[in-house]
Amino acid sequence: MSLSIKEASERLGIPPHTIRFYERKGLLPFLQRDPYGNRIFEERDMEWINLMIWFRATGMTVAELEEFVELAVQGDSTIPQRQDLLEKHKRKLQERQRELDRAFEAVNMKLAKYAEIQNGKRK
Amino acid sequence: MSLSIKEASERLGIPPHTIRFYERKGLLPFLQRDPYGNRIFEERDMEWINLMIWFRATGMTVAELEEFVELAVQGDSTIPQRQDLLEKHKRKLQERQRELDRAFEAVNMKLAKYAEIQNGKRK
DNA sequence: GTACACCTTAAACATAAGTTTAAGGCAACA
DNA sequence: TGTTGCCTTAAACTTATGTTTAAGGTGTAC
Repeated sequence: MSLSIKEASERLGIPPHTIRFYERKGLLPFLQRDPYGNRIFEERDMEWINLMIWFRATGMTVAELEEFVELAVQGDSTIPQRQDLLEKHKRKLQERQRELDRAFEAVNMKLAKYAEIQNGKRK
Repeated sequence: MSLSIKEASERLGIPPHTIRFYERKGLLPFLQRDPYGNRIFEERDMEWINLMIWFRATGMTVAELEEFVELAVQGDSTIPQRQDLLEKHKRKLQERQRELDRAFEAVNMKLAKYAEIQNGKRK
């Protein structure tokens, strides 16, 4: 039960060209071709691509994902390194969270200032 | 007590070209020039640019800032619109926060899966 | 046998927010 | 007079993540 790129793209929710782009970037090293050169998508490919999409959604860059993929193709022995990568990514997410908190504070301060001006006017 | 672009850039912590870039984008509508065409930075300009930098740091795009500036040059009467802009921005920050939370969950799940594999191996 | 839908690749384009380069002007200093 | 150092503008370049376009191949349906 293998899919064409179009069917795969529909099931994954991303355009065919994005799949090709990911392949060119080295994120999809398992993709096979049929005798005409067309890509064939098996179930395990679909799961892999979904994982890539999922990681992208967490803010991992394509370059970081490529590192990850390179480790993954070497088998389970590289799981510790992959854990490291994920931990590093997690720390980056934490930093983003702190930045976001500071941004909230800044916006709220400015809003408070505006509210003050508006109150002053109403006096 | 007015500053050159270099002095201003040093005090603001951003390169001169970024200041020029912001001016071209319409973020600095008050900048005056000396007889040679050189930009002059007064204290109130410095405060204004700092506000722009501050807003950028909260994730506002330059385009959004331009909207904001256009309102600001029209005076205090546009404060309600500026409040709206900030509220809209705040909602965007909230959305980013939710995304970040989901990203954390995803990364933690993957890490848990790895831990499981490693434990299985140790048995 | 000829449209049609689908596939391929390579390359150009898009967007954001700068950064870097190129070409030239003015002023002070030795 | 010439060398710095700073200033100006315009335009090209950078990075990331795709998207769009161009040019061409293949199989199926009529």
